[in-house]
Amino acid sequence: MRLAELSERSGLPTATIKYYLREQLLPPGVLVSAKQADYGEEHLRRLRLVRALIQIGRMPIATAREVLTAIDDESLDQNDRLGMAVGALPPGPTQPDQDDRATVAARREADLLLDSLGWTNCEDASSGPYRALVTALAALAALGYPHDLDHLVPYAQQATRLAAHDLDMVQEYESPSEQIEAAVALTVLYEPILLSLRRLAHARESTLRHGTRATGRSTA
Amino acid sequence: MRLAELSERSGLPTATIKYYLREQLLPPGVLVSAKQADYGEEHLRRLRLVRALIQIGRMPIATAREVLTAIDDESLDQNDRLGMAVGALPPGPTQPDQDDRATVAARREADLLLDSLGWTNCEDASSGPYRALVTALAALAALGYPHDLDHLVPYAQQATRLAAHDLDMVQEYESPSEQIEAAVALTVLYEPILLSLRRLAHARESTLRHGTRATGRSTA
DNA sequence: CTTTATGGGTAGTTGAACTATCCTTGTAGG
DNA sequence: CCTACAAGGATAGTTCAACTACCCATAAAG
Repeated sequence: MRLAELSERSGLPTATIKYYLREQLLPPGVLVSAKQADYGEEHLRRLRLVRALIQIGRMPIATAREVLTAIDDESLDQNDRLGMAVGALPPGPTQPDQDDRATVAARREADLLLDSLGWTNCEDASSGPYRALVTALAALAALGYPHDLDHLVPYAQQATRLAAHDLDMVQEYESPSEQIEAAVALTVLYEPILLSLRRLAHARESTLRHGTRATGRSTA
Repeated sequence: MRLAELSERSGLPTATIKYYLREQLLPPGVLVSAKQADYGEEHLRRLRLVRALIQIGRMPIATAREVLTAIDDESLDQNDRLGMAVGALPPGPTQPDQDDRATVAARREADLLLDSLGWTNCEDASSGPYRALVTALAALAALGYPHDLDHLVPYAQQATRLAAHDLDMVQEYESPSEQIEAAVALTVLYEPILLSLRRLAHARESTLRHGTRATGRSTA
Protein backbone atom coordinates (compact mmCIF):
# COMPACT_ATOMS: atom_id res chain seq x y z
CA MET A 1 0.00 0.00 0.00
CA ARG A 2 1.03 3.62 -0.46
CA LEU A 3 1.94 6.11 2.24
CA ALA A 4 -1.42 7.78 1.82
CA GLU A 5 -3.27 4.54 2.48
CA LEU A 6 -1.05 3.72 5.45
CA SER A 7 -1.91 7.15 6.77
CA GLU A 8 -5.62 6.63 6.31
CA ARG A 9 -5.68 3.18 7.87
CA SER A 10 -3.57 4.19 10.87
CA GLY A 11 -5.29 7.51 11.37
CA LEU A 12 -1.97 9.36 11.42
CA PRO A 13 -1.04 12.27 9.12
CA THR A 14 1.43 11.38 6.39
CA ALA A 15 3.83 13.96 7.78
CA THR A 16 3.93 12.08 11.08
CA ILE A 17 4.57 8.75 9.38
CA LYS A 18 7.39 10.32 7.42
CA TYR A 19 8.76 11.63 10.68
CA TYR A 20 8.66 8.14 12.18
CA LEU A 21 10.40 6.75 9.11
CA ARG A 22 13.12 9.34 9.53
CA GLU A 23 13.44 8.48 13.21
CA GLN A 24 13.63 4.80 12.31
CA LEU A 25 10.60 3.83 14.32
CA LEU A 26 9.18 2.32 11.15
CA PRO A 27 11.25 0.37 8.60
CA PRO A 28 11.21 1.85 5.09
CA GLY A 29 8.80 0.39 2.58
CA VAL A 30 10.09 -1.54 -0.39
CA LEU A 31 11.06 0.88 -3.10
CA VAL A 32 8.99 -0.02 -6.10
CA SER A 33 10.77 2.65 -8.11
CA ALA A 34 13.27 5.21 -6.88
CA LYS A 35 10.48 7.55 -5.85
CA GLN A 36 7.67 5.22 -4.82
CA ALA A 37 7.60 2.93 -1.81
CA ASP A 38 5.20 0.16 -0.94
CA TYR A 39 4.08 -0.72 2.59
CA GLY A 40 2.51 -3.91 3.91
CA GLU A 41 0.37 -5.02 6.82
CA GLU A 42 3.47 -5.37 8.96
CA HIS A 43 4.05 -1.65 8.61
CA LEU A 44 0.53 -0.94 9.83
CA ARG A 45 1.01 -3.23 12.79
CA ARG A 46 4.35 -1.68 13.64
CA LEU A 47 2.77 1.73 13.47
CA ARG A 48 0.17 0.62 16.01
CA LEU A 49 2.91 -0.67 18.27
CA VAL A 50 4.79 2.60 17.97
CA ARG A 51 1.70 4.57 18.88
CA ALA A 52 1.07 2.28 21.86
CA LEU A 53 4.61 2.78 23.13
CA ILE A 54 4.48 6.54 22.68
CA GLN A 55 0.91 7.37 23.66
CA ILE A 56 0.13 4.74 26.26
CA GLY A 57 3.65 3.97 27.40
CA ARG A 58 4.36 7.73 27.37
CA MET A 59 7.91 7.07 26.30
CA PRO A 60 10.08 9.42 24.25
CA ILE A 61 10.76 8.60 20.64
CA ALA A 62 14.42 7.79 21.27
CA THR A 63 13.40 5.21 23.85
CA ALA A 64 10.83 3.66 21.56
CA ARG A 65 13.53 3.34 18.92
CA GLU A 66 15.81 1.51 21.35
CA VAL A 67 13.03 -0.90 22.26
CA LEU A 68 12.11 -1.57 18.65
CA THR A 69 15.74 -2.06 17.70
CA ALA A 70 16.06 -4.75 20.34
CA ILE A 71 12.82 -6.39 19.18
CA ASP A 72 14.11 -6.50 15.62
CA ASP A 73 17.67 -7.58 16.35
CA GLU A 74 17.72 -11.21 15.30
CA SER A 75 21.45 -11.51 15.77
CA LEU A 76 21.40 -11.59 19.56
CA ASP A 77 20.42 -14.57 21.61
CA GLN A 78 16.95 -14.62 23.06
CA ASN A 79 17.90 -13.69 26.60
CA ASP A 80 19.95 -10.67 25.67
CA ARG A 81 17.37 -9.51 23.23
CA LEU A 82 14.54 -9.71 25.75
CA GLY A 83 16.72 -8.10 28.37
CA MET A 84 17.62 -5.19 26.14
CA ALA A 85 14.05 -4.66 24.99
CA VAL A 86 12.41 -4.57 28.41
CA GLY A 87 15.48 -2.91 29.92
CA ALA A 88 15.09 0.01 27.55
CA LEU A 89 11.50 0.62 28.62
CA PRO A 90 11.03 3.65 30.82
CA PRO A 91 11.85 4.46 33.50
CA GLY A 92 15.31 4.11 32.01
CA PRO A 93 18.40 4.33 34.19
CA THR A 94 18.32 7.84 35.53
CA GLN A 95 21.29 9.98 36.40
CA PRO A 96 23.84 8.71 38.95
CA ASP A 97 21.51 9.68 41.76
CA GLN A 98 22.53 12.36 44.15
CA ASP A 99 23.60 10.66 47.35
CA ASP A 100 21.61 12.78 49.75
CA ARG A 101 20.49 11.44 53.07
CA ALA A 102 16.98 10.59 51.92
CA THR A 103 18.13 8.65 48.86
CA VAL A 104 20.65 6.59 50.79
CA ALA A 105 17.99 5.66 53.33
CA ALA A 106 15.53 4.83 50.56
CA ARG A 107 18.07 2.61 48.85
CA ARG A 108 18.62 0.75 52.08
CA GLU A 109 14.88 0.24 52.44
CA ALA A 110 14.64 -1.06 48.89
CA ASP A 111 17.51 -3.48 49.38
CA LEU A 112 15.92 -4.69 52.58
CA LEU A 113 12.69 -5.37 50.74
CA LEU A 114 14.34 -7.20 47.87
CA ASP A 115 16.43 -9.25 50.27
CA SER A 116 13.45 -10.20 52.36
CA LEU A 117 11.71 -11.40 49.21
CA GLY A 118 14.76 -13.35 48.17
CA TRP A 119 15.01 -11.38 44.92
CA THR A 120 18.75 -11.26 45.18
CA ASN A 121 20.83 -10.23 42.20
CA CYS A 122 17.81 -10.11 39.93
CA GLU A 123 18.52 -6.45 39.50
CA ASP A 124 21.53 -4.48 40.47
CA ALA A 125 21.50 -0.84 41.39
CA SER A 126 21.58 0.33 37.82
CA SER A 127 18.26 -0.85 36.47
CA GLY A 128 15.39 1.54 35.77
CA PRO A 129 12.81 -0.12 37.99
CA TYR A 130 15.19 -0.26 40.94
CA ARG A 131 15.96 3.42 40.54
CA ALA A 132 12.31 4.31 40.24
CA LEU A 133 11.56 2.34 43.38
CA VAL A 134 14.26 4.16 45.33
CA THR A 135 13.11 7.55 44.07
CA ALA A 136 9.52 6.91 45.07
CA LEU A 137 10.55 5.66 48.50
CA ALA A 138 12.68 8.75 49.01
CA ALA A 139 9.75 11.00 48.11
CA LEU A 140 7.46 9.13 50.50
CA ALA A 141 10.03 9.54 53.25
CA ALA A 142 10.46 13.24 52.54
CA LEU A 143 6.71 13.74 52.98
CA GLY A 144 6.58 11.60 56.09
CA TYR A 145 4.45 8.83 54.65
CA PRO A 146 4.96 5.16 55.48
CA HIS A 147 7.36 3.28 53.28
CA ASP A 148 8.54 0.46 55.50
CA LEU A 149 8.53 -3.26 54.84
CA ASP A 150 5.10 -3.77 56.35
CA HIS A 151 3.59 -1.46 53.79
CA LEU A 152 5.66 -2.61 50.85
CA VAL A 153 5.38 -6.35 51.22
CA PRO A 154 1.69 -6.49 50.25
CA TYR A 155 2.56 -4.58 47.09
CA ALA A 156 5.40 -6.95 46.34
CA GLN A 157 3.14 -9.95 46.81
CA GLN A 158 0.56 -8.68 44.37
CA ALA A 159 3.32 -7.77 41.95
CA THR A 160 4.64 -11.31 42.14
CA ARG A 161 1.27 -12.77 41.24
CA LEU A 162 0.83 -10.39 38.35
CA ALA A 163 4.28 -11.26 37.07
CA ALA A 164 3.49 -14.95 37.04
CA HIS A 165 0.31 -14.22 35.13
CA ASP A 166 2.19 -12.02 32.67
CA LEU A 167 4.87 -14.62 31.99
CA ASP A 168 2.14 -17.17 31.35
CA MET A 169 0.72 -14.86 28.71
CA VAL A 170 4.08 -14.37 27.05
CA GLN A 171 4.78 -18.08 26.96
CA GLU A 172 1.67 -18.63 24.85
CA TYR A 173 3.70 -17.42 21.91
CA GLU A 174 6.07 -19.69 20.08
CA SER A 175 8.62 -17.76 18.13
CA PRO A 176 11.32 -15.79 19.95
CA SER A 177 10.38 -12.61 18.13
CA GLU A 178 6.73 -12.95 19.04
CA GLN A 179 7.62 -13.57 22.67
CA ILE A 180 9.78 -10.49 22.84
CA GLU A 181 7.20 -8.25 21.26
CA ALA A 182 4.57 -9.75 23.55
CA ALA A 183 6.75 -9.12 26.59
CA VAL A 184 7.18 -5.49 25.61
CA ALA A 185 3.58 -4.91 24.63
CA LEU A 186 2.11 -6.63 27.66
CA THR A 187 4.52 -4.96 30.06
CA VAL A 188 3.62 -1.56 28.70
CA LEU A 189 -0.09 -1.98 28.01
CA TYR A 190 -1.02 -3.70 31.23
CA GLU A 191 0.52 -0.90 33.26
CA PRO A 192 -2.30 1.58 32.64
CA ILE A 193 -4.78 -1.24 33.12
CA LEU A 194 -3.34 -2.04 36.51
CA LEU A 195 -3.24 1.59 37.58
CA SER A 196 -6.75 2.26 36.32
CA LEU A 197 -8.14 -0.73 38.13
CA ARG A 198 -6.41 0.35 41.31
CA ARG A 199 -8.01 3.79 41.04
CA LEU A 200 -11.41 2.30 40.31
CA ALA A 201 -10.94 -0.07 43.25
CA HIS A 202 -10.12 2.90 45.47
CA ALA A 203 -13.42 4.45 44.53
CA ARG A 204 -15.26 1.20 45.03
CA GLU A 205 -13.65 0.48 48.38
CA SER A 206 -14.28 4.01 49.53
CA THR A 207 -17.94 3.70 48.66
CA LEU A 208 -18.16 0.47 50.61
CA ARG A 209 -16.55 2.04 53.64
CA HIS A 210 -18.20 5.44 53.66
CA GLY A 211 -21.42 5.04 51.78
CA THR A 212 -21.86 7.42 48.88
CA ARG A 213 -18.88 9.34 47.71
CA ALA A 214 -18.01 11.64 44.88
CA THR A 215 -15.65 9.62 42.76
CA GLY A 216 -13.94 12.11 40.55
CA ARG A 217 -15.38 14.01 37.68
CA SER A 218 -19.01 13.46 38.39
CA THR A 219 -18.97 16.97 39.81
CA ALA A 220 -17.16 18.62 36.93
CA MET B 1 12.93 31.70 55.98
CA ARG B 2 13.93 33.58 52.84
CA LEU B 3 13.48 32.46 49.27
CA ALA B 4 17.19 31.72 49.09
CA GLU B 5 17.01 29.38 52.05
CA LEU B 6 13.89 27.69 50.71
CA SER B 7 15.81 27.16 47.51
CA GLU B 8 18.79 25.66 49.28
CA ARG B 9 16.76 23.35 51.48
CA SER B 10 14.58 22.12 48.63
CA GLY B 11 17.41 21.85 46.13
CA LEU B 12 15.48 23.89 43.57
CA PRO B 13 16.77 27.10 41.90
CA THR B 14 15.12 30.27 43.14
CA ALA B 15 13.90 30.96 39.63
CA THR B 16 11.94 27.72 39.66
CA ILE B 17 10.39 28.47 43.02
CA LYS B 18 9.35 31.89 41.75
CA TYR B 19 7.83 30.15 38.75
CA TYR B 20 5.83 27.86 41.02
CA LEU B 21 4.68 30.87 43.04
CA ARG B 22 3.52 32.51 39.85
CA GLU B 23 1.72 29.33 38.80
CA GLN B 24 0.11 29.13 42.23
CA LEU B 25 1.57 25.76 43.07
CA LEU B 26 3.00 27.32 46.19
CA PRO B 27 1.15 29.87 48.36
CA PRO B 28 2.95 33.20 48.72
CA GLY B 29 5.02 33.78 51.82
CA VAL B 30 3.95 36.31 54.40
CA LEU B 31 5.12 39.73 53.32
CA VAL B 32 7.29 41.00 56.09
CA SER B 33 7.72 44.29 54.24
CA ALA B 34 6.55 45.18 50.76
CA LYS B 35 9.65 43.70 49.21
CA GLN B 36 10.50 40.81 51.50
CA ALA B 37 8.56 37.62 52.07
CA ASP B 38 8.97 34.96 54.69
CA TYR B 39 8.41 31.24 54.16
CA GLY B 40 7.84 28.49 56.70
CA GLU B 41 8.23 24.74 56.98
CA GLU B 42 4.85 24.28 55.36
CA HIS B 43 6.20 25.91 52.22
CA LEU B 44 9.09 23.47 52.14
CA ARG B 45 6.74 20.55 52.58
CA ARG B 46 4.41 21.84 49.90
CA LEU B 47 7.35 22.22 47.58
CA ARG B 48 8.26 18.58 48.15
CA LEU B 49 4.70 17.57 47.38
CA VAL B 50 4.74 19.64 44.20
CA ARG B 51 7.96 18.00 43.08
CA ALA B 52 6.53 14.57 43.82
CA LEU B 53 3.43 15.28 41.77
CA ILE B 54 5.43 16.68 38.86
CA GLN B 55 8.48 14.44 38.79
CA ILE B 56 7.13 11.14 40.06
CA GLY B 57 3.50 11.60 39.10
CA ARG B 58 4.68 13.04 35.76
CA MET B 59 1.73 15.39 35.71
CA PRO B 60 1.64 18.79 34.03
CA ILE B 61 1.78 21.91 36.15
CA ALA B 62 -1.83 22.82 35.43
CA THR B 63 -2.97 19.46 36.73
CA ALA B 64 -0.86 19.74 39.85
CA ARG B 65 -2.47 23.11 40.50
CA GLU B 66 -5.94 21.60 40.24
CA VAL B 67 -5.04 18.87 42.68
CA LEU B 68 -3.48 21.28 45.15
CA THR B 69 -6.45 23.62 44.90
CA ALA B 70 -8.75 20.79 45.86
CA ILE B 71 -6.48 19.77 48.74
CA ASP B 72 -6.54 23.33 50.05
CA ASP B 73 -10.20 24.06 49.55
CA GLU B 74 -11.61 23.89 53.04
CA SER B 75 -15.00 25.15 51.96
CA LEU B 76 -16.15 21.93 50.32
CA ASP B 77 -17.33 18.90 52.18
CA GLN B 78 -14.90 16.06 52.64
CA ASN B 79 -16.32 13.79 49.95
CA ASP B 80 -16.36 16.38 47.21
CA ARG B 81 -12.91 17.58 48.12
CA LEU B 82 -11.42 14.11 48.03
CA GLY B 83 -13.26 13.37 44.81
CA MET B 84 -12.00 16.49 43.13
CA ALA B 85 -8.43 15.97 44.29
CA VAL B 86 -8.05 12.38 43.16
CA GLY B 87 -10.29 13.00 40.15
CA ALA B 88 -7.90 15.64 38.90
CA LEU B 89 -4.95 13.26 38.98
CA PRO B 90 -3.81 12.08 35.59
CA PRO B 91 -4.91 10.45 33.45
CA GLY B 92 -7.49 13.21 33.40
CA PRO B 93 -10.62 12.91 31.29
CA THR B 94 -9.35 12.74 27.76
CA GLN B 95 -11.09 14.00 24.67
CA PRO B 96 -14.60 12.70 23.85
CA ASP B 97 -13.08 9.52 22.48
CA GLN B 98 -13.41 8.80 18.83
CA ASP B 99 -16.02 6.10 18.42
CA ASP B 100 -14.13 3.80 16.15
CA ARG B 101 -14.83 0.12 16.09
CA ALA B 102 -11.94 -0.80 18.38
CA THR B 103 -12.86 1.73 21.06
CA VAL B 104 -16.49 0.69 21.15
CA ALA B 105 -15.48 -2.95 21.57
CA ALA B 106 -12.99 -2.01 24.27
CA ARG B 107 -15.62 -0.05 26.14
CA ARG B 108 -17.90 -3.04 26.07
CA GLU B 109 -15.13 -5.22 27.46
CA ALA B 110 -14.45 -2.73 30.23
CA ASP B 111 -18.12 -2.52 31.17
CA LEU B 112 -18.30 -6.29 31.20
CA LEU B 113 -15.38 -6.45 33.58
CA LEU B 114 -16.73 -3.82 35.93
CA ASP B 115 -20.14 -5.44 35.92
CA SER B 116 -18.72 -8.86 36.66
CA LEU B 117 -16.89 -7.37 39.63
CA GLY B 118 -20.01 -5.65 40.83
CA TRP B 119 -18.33 -2.25 40.58
CA THR B 120 -21.47 -0.70 39.24
CA ASN B 121 -21.87 3.05 39.10
CA CYS B 122 -18.60 3.61 40.94
CA GLU B 123 -17.38 5.37 37.87
CA ASP B 124 -19.25 6.52 34.88
CA ALA B 125 -17.82 6.80 31.42
CA SER B 126 -16.25 10.17 32.04
CA SER B 127 -13.62 9.38 34.64
CA GLY B 128 -9.93 9.33 33.80
CA PRO B 129 -9.21 5.80 34.97
CA TYR B 130 -12.14 4.40 33.02
CA ARG B 131 -10.96 6.17 29.88
CA ALA B 132 -7.41 4.98 30.38
CA LEU B 133 -8.66 1.44 30.82
CA VAL B 134 -10.64 1.59 27.60
CA THR B 135 -7.74 3.09 25.68
CA ALA B 136 -5.34 0.41 26.83
CA LEU B 137 -7.81 -2.35 26.01
CA ALA B 138 -8.32 -0.91 22.54
CA ALA B 139 -4.56 -0.85 21.95
CA LEU B 140 -4.23 -4.44 23.12
CA ALA B 141 -7.02 -5.46 20.76
CA ALA B 142 -5.45 -3.60 17.83
CA LEU B 143 -2.24 -5.54 18.35
CA GLY B 144 -4.05 -8.83 18.78
CA TYR B 145 -3.12 -9.40 22.39
CA PRO B 146 -5.49 -10.94 24.93
CA HIS B 147 -7.69 -8.51 26.80
CA ASP B 148 -10.64 -10.65 27.79
CA LEU B 149 -12.14 -11.19 31.20
CA ASP B 150 -9.97 -14.19 31.98
CA HIS B 151 -6.89 -12.07 31.66
CA LEU B 152 -8.26 -8.98 33.35
CA VAL B 153 -9.87 -10.52 36.41
CA PRO B 154 -6.56 -11.43 38.06
CA TYR B 155 -5.47 -7.84 37.63
CA ALA B 156 -8.70 -6.58 39.13
CA GLN B 157 -8.34 -8.90 42.10
CA GLN B 158 -4.86 -7.68 42.90
CA ALA B 159 -6.03 -4.10 42.43
CA THR B 160 -8.82 -4.68 44.92
CA ARG B 161 -6.40 -5.92 47.55
CA LEU B 162 -4.08 -3.00 47.01
CA ALA B 163 -6.97 -0.58 47.28
CA ALA B 164 -8.00 -2.00 50.64
CA HIS B 165 -4.44 -1.65 51.83
CA ASP B 166 -4.26 1.91 50.56
CA LEU B 167 -7.48 2.97 52.23
CA ASP B 168 -6.19 1.52 55.48
CA MET B 169 -3.15 3.74 55.18
CA VAL B 170 -5.24 6.82 54.50
CA GLN B 171 -7.51 6.16 57.45
CA GLU B 172 -4.56 6.33 59.81
CA TYR B 173 -4.81 10.09 59.52
CA GLU B 174 -7.28 12.06 61.53
CA SER B 175 -7.95 15.44 60.03
CA PRO B 176 -9.83 15.72 56.72
CA SER B 177 -7.01 17.72 55.18
CA GLU B 178 -4.41 15.18 56.16
CA GLN B 179 -6.53 12.38 54.76
CA ILE B 180 -6.95 14.11 51.44
CA GLU B 181 -3.29 14.89 51.06
CA ALA B 182 -2.48 11.32 52.07
CA ALA B 183 -4.92 9.95 49.51
CA VAL B 184 -3.30 12.02 46.78
CA ALA B 185 0.27 11.35 47.82
CA LEU B 186 -0.20 7.64 48.35
CA THR B 187 -2.16 7.22 45.13
CA VAL B 188 0.58 8.91 43.16
CA LEU B 189 3.68 7.66 44.95
CA TYR B 190 2.69 4.04 45.20
CA GLU B 191 2.10 3.85 41.47
CA PRO B 192 5.79 3.78 40.53
CA ILE B 193 6.41 1.43 43.41
CA LEU B 194 3.82 -0.97 42.11
CA LEU B 195 5.08 -0.78 38.54
CA SER B 196 8.71 -1.15 39.61
CA LEU B 197 7.94 -4.16 41.72
CA ARG B 198 6.04 -5.71 38.83
CA ARG B 199 9.05 -5.24 36.57
CA LEU B 200 11.41 -6.63 39.17
CA ALA B 201 9.05 -9.56 39.68
CA HIS B 202 9.07 -10.17 35.92
CA ALA B 203 12.83 -10.47 36.03
CA ARG B 204 12.72 -12.69 39.09
CA GLU B 205 10.03 -14.94 37.67
CA SER B 206 11.84 -15.18 34.38
CA THR B 207 15.02 -16.23 36.14
CA LEU B 208 13.13 -18.90 38.03
CA ARG B 209 11.60 -20.26 34.84
CA HIS B 210 14.53 -20.04 32.46
CA GLY B 211 17.61 -20.07 34.63
CA THR B 212 19.93 -17.13 34.09
CA ARG B 213 18.66 -14.20 32.15
CA ALA B 214 19.87 -10.79 31.24
CA THR B 215 17.65 -8.46 33.20
CA GLY B 216 18.04 -5.14 31.56
CA ARG B 217 20.98 -2.87 31.72
CA SER B 218 23.51 -5.32 33.01
CA THR B 219 24.73 -5.54 29.44
CA ALA B 220 24.93 -1.81 28.78
C1' DC C 1 25.66 56.25 52.68
C1' DT C 2 27.14 52.91 49.92
C1' DT C 3 27.01 48.07 48.79
C1' DT C 4 24.82 43.94 48.17
C1' DA C 5 20.93 40.92 48.15
C1' DT C 6 15.80 40.17 47.48
C1' DG C 7 11.28 39.93 45.34
C1' DG C 8 8.66 40.54 41.41
C1' DG C 9 7.93 40.84 36.65
C1' DT C 10 9.13 39.92 31.73
C1' DA C 11 11.15 37.91 28.12
C1' DG C 12 14.07 34.30 26.37
C1' DT C 13 15.69 29.36 26.13
C1' DT C 14 15.43 24.45 25.56
C1' DG C 15 13.77 20.06 24.03
C1' DA C 16 10.37 17.09 22.24
C1' DA C 17 7.02 16.03 18.83
C1' DC C 18 5.17 17.20 15.18
C1' DT C 19 3.83 19.87 10.75
C1' DA C 20 4.06 22.70 6.53
C1' DT C 21 6.61 23.63 2.46
C1' DC C 22 9.43 22.88 -1.40
C1' DC C 23 11.28 20.26 -4.89
C1' DT C 24 12.26 16.34 -7.57
C1' DT C 25 10.48 12.51 -9.72
C1' DG C 26 7.17 9.38 -11.46
C1' DT C 27 2.78 8.14 -13.75
C1' DA C 28 -1.19 8.54 -16.38
C1' DG C 29 -4.72 10.50 -19.39
C1' DG C 30 -5.32 12.40 -23.87
C1' DC D 1 4.74 12.65 -26.75
C1' DC D 2 3.22 16.05 -23.48
C1' DT D 3 1.27 17.96 -19.65
C1' DA D 4 -0.73 17.81 -15.10
C1' DC D 5 -1.43 15.88 -10.78
C1' DA D 6 0.39 13.18 -6.96
C1' DA D 7 4.06 10.67 -4.10
C1' DG D 8 8.56 10.74 -1.61
C1' DG D 9 12.13 12.90 0.55
C1' DA D 10 14.50 16.71 2.75
C1' DT D 11 14.46 20.97 5.41
C1' DA D 12 12.90 24.36 8.13
C1' DG D 13 9.26 26.06 10.99
C1' DT D 14 5.66 25.56 14.74
C1' DT D 15 3.78 24.61 19.21
C1' DC D 16 3.79 23.66 23.96
C1' DA D 17 5.52 22.88 28.45
C1' DA D 18 8.87 23.85 31.87
C1' DC D 19 12.11 26.38 33.07
C1' DT D 20 15.73 30.17 33.30
C1' DA D 21 18.12 34.61 32.76
C1' DC D 22 17.74 39.35 33.23
C1' DC D 23 16.26 43.78 34.96
C1' DC D 24 14.82 46.97 38.25
C1' DA D 25 13.38 49.04 42.43
C1' DT D 26 13.73 48.40 47.21
C1' DA D 27 15.58 47.09 51.58
C1' DA D 28 18.82 45.39 55.04
C1' DA D 29 23.67 45.40 56.37
C1' DG D 30 27.92 47.44 57.35
